[in-house]
Amino acid sequence: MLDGSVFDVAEALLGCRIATAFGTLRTEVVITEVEAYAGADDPASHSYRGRTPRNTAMFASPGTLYVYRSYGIHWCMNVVVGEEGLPHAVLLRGGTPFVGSETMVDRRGRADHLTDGPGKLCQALGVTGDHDGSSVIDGPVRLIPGEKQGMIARTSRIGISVAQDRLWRYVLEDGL
DNA sequence: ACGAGGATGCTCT
DNA sequence: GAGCATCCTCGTC
Repeated sequence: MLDGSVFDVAEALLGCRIATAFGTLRTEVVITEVEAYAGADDPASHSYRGRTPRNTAMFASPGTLYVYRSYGIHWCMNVVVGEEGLPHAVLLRGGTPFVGSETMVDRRGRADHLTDGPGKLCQALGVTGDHDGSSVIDGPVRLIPGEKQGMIARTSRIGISVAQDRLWRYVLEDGL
């Protein structure tokens, strides 16, 4: 599933879940918002100019987690996609709390806006740079396949200043 | 609901 | 030394 094109995989990840379990604290989120980053073909990608110390995990096998620090403060996570050595990845931007929302409230320090942004998502799930390079198949941060329900909207990606014409953000419109 | 502005520190030029 | 794949708070409407 993770070895397809980054665009197909981005769409397929909607409705799947991300789960963590640290000690007795278990949290799980249904993925509802993602962005595709297409490596050397994508000026907005961290791997556009090739390999660096930071983006090394992007060059590993599909299913590897790429976690980076954003604006000096937050962590953001991607799932590496496509054949090994091709630095394509899907940024997980948001979701819906599914398991352990009390733990998420605790980690976030507030009761609202738990997982509606890439930095918030990582904070709520307890994902940090320690998890960079781990596997979402058998590592501490797991991807659980799921079926999406609802319509998919496509928009340009958030927070970037280049390649705005590419509609590589995918959002699951929830009819709730 | 929405927008402006500041915090913050790593990464690469 | 500039530029961020962001978030929060505090203004307005």
